[in-house]
Amino acid sequence: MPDRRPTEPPLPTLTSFDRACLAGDPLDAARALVGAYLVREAGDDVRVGRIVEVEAYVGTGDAASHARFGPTDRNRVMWGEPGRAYVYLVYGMYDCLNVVVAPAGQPAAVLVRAVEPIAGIEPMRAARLAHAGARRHAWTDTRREAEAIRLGGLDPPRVTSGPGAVAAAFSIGRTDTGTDLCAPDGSLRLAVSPADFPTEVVATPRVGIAYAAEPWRSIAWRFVDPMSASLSGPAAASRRRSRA
DNA sequence: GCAAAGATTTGCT
DNA sequence: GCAAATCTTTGCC
Repeated sequence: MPDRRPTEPPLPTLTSFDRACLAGDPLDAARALVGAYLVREAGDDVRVGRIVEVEAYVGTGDAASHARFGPTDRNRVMWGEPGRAYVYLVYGMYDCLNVVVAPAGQPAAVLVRAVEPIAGIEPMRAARLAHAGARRHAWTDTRREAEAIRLGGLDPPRVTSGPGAVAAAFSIGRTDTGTDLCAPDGSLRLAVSPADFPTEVVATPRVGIAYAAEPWRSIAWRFVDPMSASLSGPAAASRRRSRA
C-alpha cells in the first residue's frame, strides 16, 4: 500500500504575473502562460498548479471562439482588460477557466486545459469530490464513497488534467468571471517562478472543436509542455496507454 | 417560446 | 470505443 500522503516539496518562490505579458499578441500570451502558475489561496488552503496546457481563442473571426457570436452576457468580459478570468459552463456540467488576453476591445482568451499539482493535492481532490457531488443527480452515500476512492487513487498529475478538472480542483466557477488574475494577493491568481528553467512549448491543433470550419479546426493554437504527465485529451491518453 | 448543441469527463459494453 | 449525465446559450420560429 503506497503512502500517498503529501510529502510535498517546498514551494518555488512565486512572484506576481506581469499583465503586460497578456496585453500583446494572444498567441504570445498563450505561450507565456505555459510554465506559469495558477494559485488558489484561502487561509491555510493553498493550492498551486503549474500550467502545462492552454488553448488560444482569438477574435470574432475564430470559428471556434465564443467571441464569434459577438459580445453577449456570457462572453462580454473577453472584450475587457487582459488578465481577467472568463469562466463558462460546458456540457451542462463543467466550468472552464480562461485568461482574457489582448488589449481591451479585442476579444481573445486563453483556456487553461491542464496544470501539474505543485501544492495542495489533497484539497484539490476534495474540491473535485465536492464538485461531483453538487452536479450529480443520483448521488448516494455509496456513489460518493466510490468517487472518493477513485479520486484518492488517481496519480497527482491526473487530478488536474483537463479543463473541467482544473476548474473543479481549484474551486473555480462562473462567479469567478471578471476576477483580476494579475492581482498580487488575489485568492485566485497567476504567478511565475523566476528561478524556473524556461519551459519547452509545443504547438498542436485545439481539442474538441470539430464543429468549426477550416482553418480554425486545424490551426495549431494549443500550446503544451510536452514533458508533462498532466496533459489532457485523446492524444495524451493514447500515449500514456502505449507507454504502460 | 422551443429545439439543438456544446472549448468534458466518466462508466459501461 | 460509445454514450450518458446535465443545463446554459444560441438560433430560429
